[in-house]
Amino acid sequence: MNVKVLLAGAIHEAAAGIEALAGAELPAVMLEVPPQKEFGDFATNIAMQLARPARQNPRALADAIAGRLNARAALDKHEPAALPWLKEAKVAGPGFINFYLKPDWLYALLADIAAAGEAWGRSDSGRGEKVQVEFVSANPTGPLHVGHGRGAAVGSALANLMRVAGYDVSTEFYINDAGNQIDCLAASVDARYRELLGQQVEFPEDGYRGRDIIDTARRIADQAGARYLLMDPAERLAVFKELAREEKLALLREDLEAFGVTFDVWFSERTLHAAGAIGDTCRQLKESGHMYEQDGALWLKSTAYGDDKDRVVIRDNGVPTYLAADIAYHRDKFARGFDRVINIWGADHHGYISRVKAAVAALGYDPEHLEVLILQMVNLFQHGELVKMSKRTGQGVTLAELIEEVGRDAARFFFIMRSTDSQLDFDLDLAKSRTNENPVFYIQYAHARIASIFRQAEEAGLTVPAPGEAPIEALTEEAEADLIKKLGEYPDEVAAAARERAPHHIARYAHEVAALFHSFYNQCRVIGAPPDVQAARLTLAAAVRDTLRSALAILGVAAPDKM
RNA sequence: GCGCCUGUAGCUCAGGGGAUAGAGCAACGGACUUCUAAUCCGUUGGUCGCACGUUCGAAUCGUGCCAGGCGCGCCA
Repeated sequence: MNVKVLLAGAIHEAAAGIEALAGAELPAVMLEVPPQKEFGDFATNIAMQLARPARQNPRALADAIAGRLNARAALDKHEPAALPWLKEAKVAGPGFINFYLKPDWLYALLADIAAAGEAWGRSDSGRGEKVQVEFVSANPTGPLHVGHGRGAAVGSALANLMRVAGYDVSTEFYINDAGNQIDCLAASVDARYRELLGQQVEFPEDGYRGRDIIDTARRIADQAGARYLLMDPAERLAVFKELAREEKLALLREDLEAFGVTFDVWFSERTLHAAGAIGDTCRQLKESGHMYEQDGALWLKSTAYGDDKDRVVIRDNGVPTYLAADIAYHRDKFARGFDRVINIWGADHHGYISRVKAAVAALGYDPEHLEVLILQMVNLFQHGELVKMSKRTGQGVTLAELIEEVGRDAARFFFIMRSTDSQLDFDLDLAKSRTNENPVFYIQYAHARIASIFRQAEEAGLTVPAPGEAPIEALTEEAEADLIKKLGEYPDEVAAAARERAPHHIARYAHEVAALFHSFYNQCRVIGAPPDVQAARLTLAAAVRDTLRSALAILGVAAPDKM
């Protein structure tokens, strides 16, 4: 049974029975956990919402609705209309109806949670919607930096979250392995290679000057010596392009895996060019009147769908722009049958949204089905000062360096814990600290404490009751009730966070669960309590452990048994 | 100039039409012969950037202004 659903239904029936509302359309019943405990277990604002259509003041309306519900609560529990779990409905404030439930509902709730185990929180709220989440998609021209780190952490957490909430999620990395940047990579490696072999070279103006390029060139030189100097320069560049692409891609994959991030699909931009998808897409859009030629170039008429200006897709030199490939890519995404496509981009790309949405609309797809989640910028702070450059490389701090510095769990948690709309001030000292000020360790510590309880229970030969067999009525402390209530919110929390594409809610939620657990732990002994209380608390502890594991798994943060 | 994001406690941020605006850190005072003190309990701390409007009700919605970040290529 789900008390919340039953209660919402009963409220709806009660409101529908009010004379002044006869025939009126009732809004969906909003049930929330009130901000303060004195306001009961749940509250609804329905009377305030109905005040206008009913032409009555909200408190009078609330009294009428609460009266009907209290009458049903007073019925013998065998009556069909009885609400046996309801203790009282009270009107408060400007017209809220607060519901106070009998303790039984918490016991039933804990039994549900215990029975679900680590599956607690799963729901079908996403209804199996086929969703693609594309993120990171960094150019394979160098190492990932901290900005990519936020994308990687948030993207993977969002995918995990949506899976738990019942979406059918596929994650994807778009490899920008065509066009200028990759040519530039090849030219940079080429220059470094020739340098290493003693040639006087002019380094390409827009070349990549990172150390990693020299490393790549050195590996080639170590392996092949001067052999490539004999080759035709264009041919050599082509070979270096392949070598560098493979190496950079492997490094990206390695960095991401070390960060707990994997992708279902690695999609190469090149394949779009090779398979003629770009040409096909342009032809299609020209025929449908969404593209036109002017000044020797081919343009997308994106202004027809709200963009500021039309955009070039094929330059006057015949080379497609990045947008051309992106249009073909999005056509491919939707052709693969995704109901919804989510792109996670850095704030520096937000200006690109309107043209891609326009392209999606021009292709005949609903632009609403393309969601672009913008991540604001990341600033690193150390000793209270902004860290601009990496000391080691003189460039932006790489993700690998960050992981080495603060650890994978702290890095992931810190990236995820803020709203994507907010800039992220990443405090390196805080992330590194192994003290109570660090929220990651605080949560992990709660999990480790529970694991420790179970270790000791086992040593003491205590049997942990099977779900459904624990005497959970033995739980009478307020700290226990608070914990059960909080655990009970988890499925809604997951569903809402997924719907809002807001994984930071899960970070916050996990922290709240940990806080209530630590409080409980300091107040209530588990091992050594009277047998039925001990058994019931073991059941509760297991429920907390499983919920924390689930939440941490969404975040991609480890749930250690020992710390 | 235009567009997007942000402005809430000393600091970092939640909350995004409803009740007395929350959390962590910092500051201050307490709790370890007991399952990990990486913990807990308590206290202090707010003109929700400013103004006007919409509403029974605004931190939340609208408009204007101020401040910060990011964009505004036949770059990606």
